[in-house]
Amino acid sequence: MMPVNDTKTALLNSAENAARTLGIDGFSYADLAKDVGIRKASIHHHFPSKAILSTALMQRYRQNFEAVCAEIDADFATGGARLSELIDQYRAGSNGGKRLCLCTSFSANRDSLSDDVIEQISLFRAMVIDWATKAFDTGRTDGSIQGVVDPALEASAALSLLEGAQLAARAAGNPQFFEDALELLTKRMST
Amino acid sequence: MMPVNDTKTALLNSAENAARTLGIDGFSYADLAKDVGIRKASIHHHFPSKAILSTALMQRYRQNFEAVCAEIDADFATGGARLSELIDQYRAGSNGGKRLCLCTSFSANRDSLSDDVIEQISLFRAMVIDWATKAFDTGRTDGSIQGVVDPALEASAALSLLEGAQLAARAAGNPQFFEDALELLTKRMST
DNA sequence: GTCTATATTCAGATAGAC
DNA sequence: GTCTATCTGAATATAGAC
Repeated sequence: MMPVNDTKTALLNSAENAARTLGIDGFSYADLAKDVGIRKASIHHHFPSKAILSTALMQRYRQNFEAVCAEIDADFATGGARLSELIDQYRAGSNGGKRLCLCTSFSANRDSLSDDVIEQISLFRAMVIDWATKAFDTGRTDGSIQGVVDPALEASAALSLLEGAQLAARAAGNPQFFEDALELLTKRMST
Repeated sequence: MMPVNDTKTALLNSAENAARTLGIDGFSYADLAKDVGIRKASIHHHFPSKAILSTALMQRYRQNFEAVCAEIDADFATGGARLSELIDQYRAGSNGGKRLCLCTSFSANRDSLSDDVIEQISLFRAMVIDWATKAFDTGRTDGSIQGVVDPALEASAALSLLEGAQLAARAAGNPQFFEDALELLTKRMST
């Protein structure tokens, strides 16, 4: 990753990692300040409240992920290859059982979130399910995914499976839980 | 549910519901005290620390769930019927998108948990996966579940799917997310 | 076993100087 | 934009009377 001399971006990067590792309530402005190297009062200049920070985090995360999905479409032609890339994204995001997808992490602490973040979470899931539905549909047509009957239901199931697998791996601190949960789905894909 | 005149049990019931609805950090001893009708200092007599309370919660939850699984085995003969009952358990536990399985909820806030609770979580997942593996194996033999090749991998995937589906439904406050995610799996079962 | 009272710590947030 | 200093509230936890 590029070195960051933009304080706001540095704060977002630090906060995203903390949120995905510890949860939104698992880090404080004091932690953030120490990590970025400024005083905690200064953070309020960039993000007046933690609710605003959370919304900015989720918004950036969603946009980045949308860009990743578009890039996958550009780089891979078959549905099976695309879905395999999505699984790889979640595998990498899991970081050996130490992190969660930001959407999963936020979903788990729904009570301490503003309505704005809830809305961002819904947009994220809708976006991923929509993208995956198309990938499953493509995979059914080109024969690169076995046994696809209903692409939309496959997409819903795949997203829940990915999120649940990250959660199980993180709880145990063991990436093998992710691999076990994903193996059957992975086996249905060819490139 | 029976009326409770045992303070310790009343505390466990209130805490379990709060933990599954709001997360372990989403409620305080003050909330618990108000709900049960005693002062918060009194709670420390029964559960000296929140870590101890969390461990007791997870232990009781695991034992109860183990008993439920045993009862399912006694009441239903086929693998398909047994798995369908497990899905119903998670559907009911989701409570229309308002709650999570305690294991899922705790997994999401792993950082604020003691090692004892982490251990209990592992035991819970191992127990459910073991039970579901046998159910898938039975379903493969008796023909009540379609397309079973590897019962253990099916069990791992099913648990992650169930937990992820609860999480998605809760994030949106909409039980339909659970139904969408589980529909393909459910369709594979006959009784 | 439950109470009142209090200790301690830490969170998010604000005021105002530089 | 960043700082020091401070406010306010809430959390877990303890001491000791009843």
